[in-house]
Amino acid sequence: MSTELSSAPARGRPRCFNLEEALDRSLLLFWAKGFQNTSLDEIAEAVGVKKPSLYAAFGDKEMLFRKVLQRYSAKLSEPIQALDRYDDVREAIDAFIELGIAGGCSQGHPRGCLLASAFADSTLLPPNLAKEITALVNEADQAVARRLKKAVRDGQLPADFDTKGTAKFLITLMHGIALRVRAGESRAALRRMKKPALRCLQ
Amino acid sequence: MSTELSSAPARGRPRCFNLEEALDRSLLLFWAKGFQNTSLDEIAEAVGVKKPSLYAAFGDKEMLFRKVLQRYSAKLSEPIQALDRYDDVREAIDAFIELGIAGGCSQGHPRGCLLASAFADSTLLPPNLAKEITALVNEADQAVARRLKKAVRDGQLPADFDTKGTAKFLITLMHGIALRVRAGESRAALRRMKKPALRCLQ
DNA sequence: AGAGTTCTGTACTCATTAGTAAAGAATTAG
DNA sequence: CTAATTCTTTACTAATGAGTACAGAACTCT
Repeated sequence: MSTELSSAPARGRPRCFNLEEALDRSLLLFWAKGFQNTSLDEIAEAVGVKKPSLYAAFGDKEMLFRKVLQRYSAKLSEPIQALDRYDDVREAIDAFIELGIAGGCSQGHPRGCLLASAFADSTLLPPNLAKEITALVNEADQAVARRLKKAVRDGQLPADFDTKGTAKFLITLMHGIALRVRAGESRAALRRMKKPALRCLQ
Repeated sequence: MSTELSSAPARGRPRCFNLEEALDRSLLLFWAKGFQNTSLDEIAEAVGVKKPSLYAAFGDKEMLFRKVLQRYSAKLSEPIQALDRYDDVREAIDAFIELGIAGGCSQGHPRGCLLASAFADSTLLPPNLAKEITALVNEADQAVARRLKKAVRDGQLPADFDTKGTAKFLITLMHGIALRVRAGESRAALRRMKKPALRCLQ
């Protein structure tokens, strides 16, 4: 609808900035400071344009954040993708947690998880944003639940295993971990939680 | 230093509001909307005085929030106190989690946990506030660790049990739970996480 | 070249909010 | 009663931030 793909010849004055790049810079700011504490003035400066250009390109602040959230989902999917990279469910969940910790701690972007932070104050955000955030969290729950169900089918977990409850447990734990990552806790300290966490698979 | 205890005869015009009550009302607002999103105008209105009275009584917004945090610690200590109410460590941790969930969901105050929410955006708060919040989180870690150490001494957990790591794991999980509570998840849904969580004790 | 289109920057509006100055009200000490 | 003290209110300041009106710039099409 608005991505650079538009192979249309482009009438009128061409946009002087790249939409994807603008989203990336917005992402870094929203990630670092959250929705409320990031101003469009800041974003405009980071992108190198004036506010009206942003409004023209993205609508309002809420819509911009939405697009940023979508964009973030891609990065976020790394731990989720790892779930399917291992036949053994214990290895899979181990990798899931490990990548979650590592991703939140790595250089080149703010610490923590944009989604977890957004979820933390979703009650303070515009309702539609809150709904979208909740939906993303539910998706994460379900992705983990699917992997656990597969493990039940594979006989790696007992038939009466509570896959939904355990999936929710794991995502919830990751949210808590994301807060600690953001607060500056060391990767080593965070890794110590893996062993107790993994016992949820018996 | 400033509580109502001051049995001094009281010179000058008497304060027309109760400090403790003002802190309680501030607590409810900060709890519901966080530090940044609660304005002193709102608080003043809720307390029934004008802003300068608050400034005179509490200093600035940061100091007020600090006192509110201290006050909140009292309520928060309920799950912590439950830790020592049971001889069996599994019962104790079960009660700890249960009270954490129930406390965050109960009526008469905002959902979730003020401390967990504050911790979530501690990086956005004034540094001294962030330190205080981190300190409170560490205290919680340690309280749980102490209980687990006792369980090791009692022979309820193996000698090589990672009490610190598991304590951190439990508090981290509770933070995640607090976010879900705040977001409106049902008590029943949250309880389903208890079983997987309790497996951390083998 | 001229018309139509689309983007860009300047320069606002309007609302919110942390914090304060200063004058007045209520109380006690002498 | 008077002075000293402490609180309360009115009425600001100064900063910030979301969103917009409008005029001008850059481009395409004919």
